[in-house]
Amino acid sequence: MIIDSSDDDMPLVAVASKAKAKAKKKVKKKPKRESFIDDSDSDDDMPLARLASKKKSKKSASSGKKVAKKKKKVSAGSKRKRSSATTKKKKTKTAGKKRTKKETAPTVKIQGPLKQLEGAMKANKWWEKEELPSGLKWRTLEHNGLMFPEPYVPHGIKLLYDGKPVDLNPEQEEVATFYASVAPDGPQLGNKTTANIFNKNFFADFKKYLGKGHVIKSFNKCDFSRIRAHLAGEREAKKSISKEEKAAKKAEADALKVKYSFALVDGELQKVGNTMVEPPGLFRGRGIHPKMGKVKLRVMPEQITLNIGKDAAVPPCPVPGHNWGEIVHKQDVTWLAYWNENIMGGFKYVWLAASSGFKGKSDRDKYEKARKLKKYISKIRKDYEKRLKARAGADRQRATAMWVIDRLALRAGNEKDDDEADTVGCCSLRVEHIKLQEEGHLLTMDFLGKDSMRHFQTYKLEEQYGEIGIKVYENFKKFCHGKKPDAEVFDQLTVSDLNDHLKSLMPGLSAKVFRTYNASITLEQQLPLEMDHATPVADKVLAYNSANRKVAILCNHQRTVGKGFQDNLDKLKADVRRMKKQMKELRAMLKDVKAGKNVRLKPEIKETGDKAKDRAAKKKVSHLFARQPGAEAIKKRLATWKTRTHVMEVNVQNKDDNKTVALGTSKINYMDPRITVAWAKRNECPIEKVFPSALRDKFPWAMSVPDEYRF
DNA sequence: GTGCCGACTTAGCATGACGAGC
DNA sequence: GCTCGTCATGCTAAGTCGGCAC
Repeated sequence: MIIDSSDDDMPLVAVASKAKAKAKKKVKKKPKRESFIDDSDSDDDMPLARLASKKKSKKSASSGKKVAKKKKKVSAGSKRKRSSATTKKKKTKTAGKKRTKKETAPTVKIQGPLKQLEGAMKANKWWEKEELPSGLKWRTLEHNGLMFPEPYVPHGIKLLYDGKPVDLNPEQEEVATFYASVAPDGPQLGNKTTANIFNKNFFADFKKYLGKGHVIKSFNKCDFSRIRAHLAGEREAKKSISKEEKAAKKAEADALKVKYSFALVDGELQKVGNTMVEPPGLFRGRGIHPKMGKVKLRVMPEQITLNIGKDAAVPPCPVPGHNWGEIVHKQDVTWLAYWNENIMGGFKYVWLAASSGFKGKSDRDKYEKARKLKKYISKIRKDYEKRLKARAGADRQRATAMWVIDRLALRAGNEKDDDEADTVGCCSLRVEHIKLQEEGHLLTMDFLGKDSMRHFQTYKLEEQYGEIGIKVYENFKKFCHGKKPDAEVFDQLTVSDLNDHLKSLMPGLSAKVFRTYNASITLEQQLPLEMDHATPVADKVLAYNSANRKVAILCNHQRTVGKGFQDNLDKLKADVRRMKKQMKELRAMLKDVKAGKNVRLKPEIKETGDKAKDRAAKKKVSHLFARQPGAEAIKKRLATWKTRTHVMEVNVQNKDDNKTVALGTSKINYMDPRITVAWAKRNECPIEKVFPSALRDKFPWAMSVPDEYRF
């Protein structure tokens, strides 16, 4: 057992190195053992609440203080109503008092094993270590396999067929329940075209479960409403359970998960990305996917191949009476397990998490390759600009496609099969996706890209790109001339041809590198180099988001606007208007007070019982005073209002600008994180304002970059 | 040369956690 | 302590691309 309960009080770094040392020792001395995170006698299988209490008892003295402190806080709260001034005094006194280590310790949240191990994992600075020989991804690999979803438990709620209840066996009922769990107004059933495909595919599969001669013959006579209502009831019941129950359930789930959440790679603890096999259900392909609605089958352990070190113990299969399909020791890959899925006939893998060394190294390499492209880019541009006029059609097509990928940031666009959604990228563009307008040499692209997201843009080729733009326009005209709408624009070019050529210009170059390069260079160019140090943090974040947004627009990263979005935005805008009006009144009040006049006092708001109404009424007079104020008090309030209004205005603008643009995708995948870190350091912008914790964990290798770093 | 396989990255959406405001 | 809205995370679909077999 590598990590046991005796490590509880050890600093996390020490836990990690102890784990590492033990791992090495074990691998050498006793290669075969049960499990590297053994849950047999450790705290791992103990509910977190119990674990916490165990820890608490160890620190009973300090815990006692914590409870006492909490009680004190509560009583202080009740006193506040009577005398806020006294409470304030007490507060200041406590704040001013120097706290000892012992006193502060109880306020630290007790971490469950999951968090503890995550902390230990962060101690691994892979980027400071020697790299493995090319092609070798790991030397030793240990993990505990993966979890399986719970078997189906029948609910017995009847499906109605032609108005009459029908008996279904558990397997049939499960499939019917898959259908009932699909939202009627969601992306699959909420649209007539997709609903038709979805229902047709579902029913074809459902019939296979029903078998020949079953009473259910037509989809239109099936009524899933009772099962749907049952599921809604279950959701409600889940929502209404107490906070304690919820916490206990989560703790239980976490305790179970912790065993599968970590792997030991070359003796280092690493987080696993997906710990559970995908549950069965109905395939929810995006856009108009020909296979949407088909039944995604339950995956059994026999279908799983585990990848694990030769000397590592094979983890026991968690499903009683079953066993793993195959055990392999492939050191040239980074996956821990895979299985075949039945919809597209592809593979599903278990990988390490984004914060792992595997992913981190690969990320760093990706950005380094994009940086390398910066050195080659002028040579590459010269190459394709020259070839835009090439005699050979294939050459000219390749040059035009390179221009599109470089300047318009389109994806490569591999060919797709008929059983996939009809989406395209550069090389698979069809004549029907292109519109040309002679005046101004306008090029309009209108097609569905990855995830069936619409790419709809008009490019002013002459205005934006001059002579080269005109040449590109002429080429598109030529490539589309005389072709049918469904013909390919670049009919003499494949993604392979394109990438082969790119490799001849720069080692390792492929089409996707241009997106990383352009996203990173755009971010760097759009960010203000140095900002005035007095600039409020909110403004710095706004500047960052504005640059991020330009990148997201370039890459066509979209998101759908939520249902209540516009209403919320309108409310916020109304709030800003109210604050401005109140500031105007405060200025007038200041004038009056200086002239010795009395001002309007805060009226008493009678509660109507309508919370929203009462809240609005209170907000309306929130700037007023309970007693006649002095000039200083008004000035102070004016200053507060000014700051608050500014922050609100910045927020509103930010929200409005970002409503249809997904900023996260480019942050996670395209923009070199070192640009962000260096900018944040230069401009004293707290990194957590632009990189949430998941990104800080994903890019630990980028965090120590000097502030003068340039992409 | 072509098509397919396998391994990996990139992507949006649903859901749950969290915190602000009252 | 409650409600509501936002944000972070998990999930899994959908891309890219190198390599291999034929």
